[in-house]
Amino acid sequence: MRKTFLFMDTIINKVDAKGRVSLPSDYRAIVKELSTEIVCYRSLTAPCIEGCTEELLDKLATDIENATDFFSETQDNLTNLIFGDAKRFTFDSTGRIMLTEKLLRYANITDTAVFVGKGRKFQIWNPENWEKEEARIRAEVLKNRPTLAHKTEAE
Amino acid sequence: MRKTFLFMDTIINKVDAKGRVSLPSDYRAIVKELSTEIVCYRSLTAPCIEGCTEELLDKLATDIENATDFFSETQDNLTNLIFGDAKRFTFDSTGRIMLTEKLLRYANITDTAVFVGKGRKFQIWNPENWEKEEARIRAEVLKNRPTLAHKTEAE
DNA sequence: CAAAAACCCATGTTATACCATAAGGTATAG
DNA sequence: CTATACCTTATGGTATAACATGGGTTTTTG
Repeated sequence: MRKTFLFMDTIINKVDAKGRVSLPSDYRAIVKELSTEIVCYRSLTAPCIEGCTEELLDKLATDIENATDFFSETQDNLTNLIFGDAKRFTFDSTGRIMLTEKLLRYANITDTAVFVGKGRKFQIWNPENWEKEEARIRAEVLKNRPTLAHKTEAE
Repeated sequence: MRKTFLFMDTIINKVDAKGRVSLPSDYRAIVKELSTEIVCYRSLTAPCIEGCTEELLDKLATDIENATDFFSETQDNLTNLIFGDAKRFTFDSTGRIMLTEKLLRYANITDTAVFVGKGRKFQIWNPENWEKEEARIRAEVLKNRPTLAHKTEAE
């Protein structure tokens, strides 16, 4: 029995004409162990698809309920944006999910997809876009070291 | 057996001459698993129909009882507004519900309806109105990032 | 009796479950 | 140390089931 469940690594898979793509086997193992499902949506901050477990999204729903009022505009806006865009993806017996036109178009993915682990979440990128993005991130981190040590005082 | 039940995704369905519209199959699955019913009412904040499980509405009733006084005007107003408008909708063998004139008119829906998942709730929109609303929300959220991280201190 | 609502059936489309194959990696036996 | 058998994973193709939607019929209701 595992204690930790993290989406990791960078995996390149083919996307067929129907939009089917194999979910990396490590990711599938997590889904199985947690007996949950994969949920994907358009990233709010980058031109890529983002995914996580339904479990995590359920926790988010609860957090939003607790943090904002039932009738608040914030709650309305957030839930519309997040859950309106998210979609459950179950994988078939061979481990594939079928991405939708909307998601593929948004991330500009045609025949190849790059899965990038992000811990509790993961992202799916167009290969060229990911290459550029990774270079950008590395450069930025080198220039301006992140400070995890003082995270409690962080703004 | 699922652990989480979230209304998600954005689905466009036809409304026929009788006012019948297919409830998205994912939504139906939730209703079945929870052995509850769908309840719809006019949104308090937007020109759309809002729906949820009868279960959630029951929880809301409890919340209102706890948050307001039995004889208070607030409780009176809230309960009148919500439960006076809400109505149960059962779906037929093919998964369709029959929306009422009142609801359709309020949301300005004629022949096409857009279901928008909101987690524990969902909304039903006129397609053009939803398109505008989504754009508005995206702009607003991007401009002013929500801060769930510090939710415990949130106003 | 008239209008509406619930029920039933039919159809085209789409997604999903399943099968087969290929490719890569690992362990075991020669 | 190498070759072979086995296992896992990725990928392509296909058949089946599920779904949305249109139309009609019966039952309920006012």
